[in-house]
Amino acid sequence: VMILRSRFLDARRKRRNFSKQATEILNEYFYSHLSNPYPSEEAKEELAKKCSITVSQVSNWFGNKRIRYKKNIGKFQEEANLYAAKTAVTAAH
Amino acid sequence: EEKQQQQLDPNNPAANWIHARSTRKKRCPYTKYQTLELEKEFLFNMYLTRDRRYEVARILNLTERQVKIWFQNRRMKMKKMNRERGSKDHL
DNA sequence: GCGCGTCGTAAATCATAGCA
DNA sequence: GTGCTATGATTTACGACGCG
Repeated sequence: VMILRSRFLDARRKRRNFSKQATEILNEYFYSHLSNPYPSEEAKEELAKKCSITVSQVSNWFGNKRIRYKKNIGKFQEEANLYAAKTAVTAAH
Repeated sequence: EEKQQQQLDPNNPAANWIHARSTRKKRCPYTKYQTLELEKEFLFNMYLTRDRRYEVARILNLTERQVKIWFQNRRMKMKKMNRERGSKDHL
């Protein structure tokens, strides 16, 4: 019980980076909706579920991603190509 | 306004989700004192009367508009906190 | 219409995780 | 450890739209 309690308190106080899989899912959505990277409330809920994070965290992630992408498109070019290729492969099925 | 002509991708994907009003005031973080006083006032009442708003703005050297918006944002913050408190009772 | 309400967001900034 | 940057969260400031 004490362990669970302390773990819970630590989790609230200390941020952790999202898992690789979660980041993967979020990036896939972002780059496959690059012309309009604004997920609806329903889409956010689905992403949140798939990533095991909250809807607020999904909103934060997209807010950060949009502004940081916009601020330096060049820096994200490689990443963009990577996910573009990935979704192209997925679409071929 | 000039910065965003960094050659958009051939397919022009990320074209038009760029708002950025040129007239928007740059965000300026409030002092500890200002925030503390605003929080105290919020504790007293979540909604401001016009007179209170005028007084708070005068005392903290903020515009009435800034105070109004601070309260709006603060209410949204509280709502968000409650929302996340509600769904997290599994201990 | 006005004026203040919420909602979603941009942009700057904060805090610190994580890594060379 | 130290420094530094990437990343998640929070803080100002609005636009869009609703209501009385």
